[in-house]
Parts: sequence; C-alpha cells; structure tokens
Amino acid sequence: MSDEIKLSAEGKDLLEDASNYDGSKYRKALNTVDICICRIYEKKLQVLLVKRKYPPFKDKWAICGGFVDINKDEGMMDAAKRELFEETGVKGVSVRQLGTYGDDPKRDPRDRVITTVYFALLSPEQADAQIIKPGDDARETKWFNISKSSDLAFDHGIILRDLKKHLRSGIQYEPFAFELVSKKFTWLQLREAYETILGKELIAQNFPRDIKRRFLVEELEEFKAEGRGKPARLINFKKAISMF
Amino acid sequence: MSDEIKLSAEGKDLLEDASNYDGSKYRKALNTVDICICRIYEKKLQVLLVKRKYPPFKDKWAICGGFVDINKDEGMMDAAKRELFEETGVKGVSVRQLGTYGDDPKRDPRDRVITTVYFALLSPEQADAQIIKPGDDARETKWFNISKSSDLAFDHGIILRDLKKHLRSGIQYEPFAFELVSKKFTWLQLREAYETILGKELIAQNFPRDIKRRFLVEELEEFKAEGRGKPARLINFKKAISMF
DNA sequence: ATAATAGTGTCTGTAAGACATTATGTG
DNA sequence: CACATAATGTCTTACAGACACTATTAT
Repeated sequence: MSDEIKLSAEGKDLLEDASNYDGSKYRKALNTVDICICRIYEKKLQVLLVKRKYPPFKDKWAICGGFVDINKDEGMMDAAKRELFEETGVKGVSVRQLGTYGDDPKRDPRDRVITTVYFALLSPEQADAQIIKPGDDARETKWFNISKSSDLAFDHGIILRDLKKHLRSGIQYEPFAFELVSKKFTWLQLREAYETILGKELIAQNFPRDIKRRFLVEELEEFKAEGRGKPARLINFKKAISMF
Repeated sequence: MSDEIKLSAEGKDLLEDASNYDGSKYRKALNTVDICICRIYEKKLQVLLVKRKYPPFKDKWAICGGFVDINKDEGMMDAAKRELFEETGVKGVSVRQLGTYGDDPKRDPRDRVITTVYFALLSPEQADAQIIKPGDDARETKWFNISKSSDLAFDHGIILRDLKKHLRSGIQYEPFAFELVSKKFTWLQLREAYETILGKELIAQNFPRDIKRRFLVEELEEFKAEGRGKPARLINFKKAISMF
C-alpha cells in the first residue's frame, strides 16, 4: 500500500501518488474469488466444477467462483463462502485461502481479472447435501477427480495442481483430513483421507499412533460395522497440537 | 470465476452473469501489491518500512507497495518486483506470495482496496546496496525489527505477524535462510538466520548434519576468519532436496 | 600458552517403518 | 467355524538432542 487515492465527485477513483502515477488514464481490474470445493469419493480427491455457459471457454469446466460484490462491501472470504453456499447449500465450513492468480494479464482474455482462490473441504455428508436450488437457471455442476481435470477454463488447471500440492504439504500439521471425513469417523476412514491426499499407502497399524502425536482426538465408545469384520471404533476430532 | 463480463464501447466493464448481477451499479476495487522486504540485522529479522506522506495514516509507517499498473498490463508479481526495485535497487531476487488481504472493506478507509502481499528475503549485501535514487521525492524508508513494528498503517501489523508465522513454518523445507545470508556463507551465519526466524537457539554441532538432510550444499575449500578463532569454512547453497 | 571459534565423534531417547499377533465382529 | 477387519505389541531403523573432545587460528 503506497500512496494516494482521491475520490472524485462521481465516485470514480483517481490515483495520485508520490511517483506521479497518471490518474487520468487509470483503469481497474476485476476481482473474483474462486472456491475449490473438495470432497473424497471412492478414494479420489474430487472438486466440484461448473460448466461455463458463455464465452470465453464456453462449455469448458471451471472452478466455482464469481465476482466480489464491491457494491455491498463484501469481504473476499465472505464472497468465497457465498459462492460455496450458492453451489452446494453448505454453510459453516472452514474456508482457507490458497493464493491469488493475477500474473498473466490475459488469463481472462476479455479483461483484466485477478482471482483469489479459496478452498473448502467437505465431509461426505456435506457433499451429498448438495442442493439444486429451484428456479436456478440450471448451472451444470459435476464432481471431477482433481488429478484428471485437464483442459479447464482459464488457468484453473494450474490452480488445481497448486491446490493438490498445498494440501499434501499442509496435511501434516493442518487438520485437512478431519474435514474430509464425517464428524464421527473410523481410523480407516481418516487413514484413507490421508492416503488420498498424500497419494501413497500408510501402514494401518501405525496410523493412530502417528496421528495422536499431532492431533488431539477422542476415541468414543461407539462402534460401526462396515460390512464384515470387527466393527471399528468411532473417533472425534478435538484439536491440533501446536508445534510451537 | 463465474460468468459474464461485457465491455462497453467506452471500455467500462459491465458485469452480467447468470445470477442476475446488477451491472449498472457495478463498482470495482483497487488492487495493490505490498512487498515485505526483509533482511537479518544483528540477529533480528527486519523489514523495510516507508513513512506515509499523505492521509490516511499520514506519518505512520507502512509496508512498501503500490498499485498494480492495470493500464500497462502489469502482472501482480511483476508489480511487487518493481516496487522492490524502486525501493532498494535490487533485482533478480526471488519474490514469493504471502496472501491477499481483502476481507475488511474498510481496511483502507478511503476506498475498497484489495492488497496482495509478497515478500523478498535479502542478503546483507543486497540490503546494503540500497540505492537512494536522485530526483526521488525523498520517500523516507527505514529498517524495523519485524517484531517491534506496531502501530503501522492499515492492517500492516497483522500482515507482518502472518509473515513471521509463514517464515517460521516454511523454513524447514523452503530455502528461506539461504536467501538471507551471503552467497558464500559459514555454518554460523546460516544457523543464526535459522535461529532468528525460529526464535530459538539451535545446537551448533548438529546444525550442519540436519541441514544436509534437507538441502544440498557445497562445502568450499575457502575459509573466512571472523575475528579470533579458527576460520570457518564457506558453504554454497545448491538446492533443496524434495521431500516427495 | 591461552582464549576463542570451528569441526568431529558418539551416546541416548524419541519417532517412524515394518511386521507379528491377538481381538472381535459377520456370514 | 471360517473369514475379515480392528486393535495391540514389539522389533528395527532413522532422526534429533545433547555433550565431550579435537583442530586451528589470533593475541
């Protein structure tokens, strides 16, 4: 944040800073938020994509998102949460920032668009609760395996690649996996969430031991039979154990 | 990124998406970049701040930054690098994104400003090379200990707190410390960079062993006497050893 | 020689990987 | 009972913390 902005009578903003920025030719970018809505389905990390109905990238699939409502003084994360709600009907989920993509001025060929990308991790229940709102003009959405989603609109392929990396490197100390499973979960379910994000198998017997070192969990006196075999104990996530 | 933008004849952008966004009342935010220019000085992490010459926050200290030049199709990171160069004369330094701050619509009381924050880590040489450009209208800049910098303009105090956290948690696998020391450095210098960022002392004898696990370094046949005692071997950073 | 800093070697406790065994449910 | 999955126990290996000792320079 450097210098000076003046607001003219019409509410048009001019820039006038100490380095003689030419305010008269001043143009602004558009700010959007994208929200990568993720779930785990059949041991694959999936993201909810929406089919574009207009050019550019007509009929291509894109990450959910939209414009930040500057008129209504909407916060960036609020906009991301609103988009999440509009697409899925889900509220009260933790939404995190991935990053801002605004290096290529032609990432949207129409105009300069700067997008700040957030992501939300849904439990199976939250993902299934997805509401098709009546009267909605039928935005077509679909879950895609995050790895196979190529040929997307804009730079959304790059964004999803970055998201995968971010989830993988953050899962050690951030409770990503806990958000992707049900509120009460089994060790198997949590381990499969880890395996999905890490892209490798973990040793089942060691898994509870290793998790308990970094996270505080509550082992309930409830059990759930998942087909044959001994029913598994249900677990509740309490909190992360801070490493500092 | 959801739907539709139309450009009118005058180049004024209208929004017209599938959810009946009211294009006529459409207003845009201003995009700025801030760059946290960091160095280590006397075992303290410092950031270069600039004294504001105009309201709001007149005479308060702020992180370096400025507007993204949308007219010139300037990329976000290019803008951050330009600001870095304008303040310090330094080029060719790796600049990373910290995050985007745009939740509070009143973070700039004049208008809606969304800022994307980057950071650069300078070696002592780069930090000292700081150029006061002639004909510059004397922007007053000064190095501050990052911890003690309170009462800053805007939400810059929060940003620096976030940066500290980001550096601390990332230093294990990202070569932050190597950028904060000279190209050829001693184990002591590198360890002090780690200690500064981590905020605790490390065991000197174990330090080379632990670094070599995560990073590839070249131990040179050059030595440098730093006062009395045995001259220390100079080291060269090669690359990080990927953990995946 | 003495002080000061650099660098090596080794011991120990903890964490992580790997596997064997026991426990407890379903068909 | 046979089978499948959960849960526990233990062995081994790698890493991290801590400290003792040696090496090399300036004064």
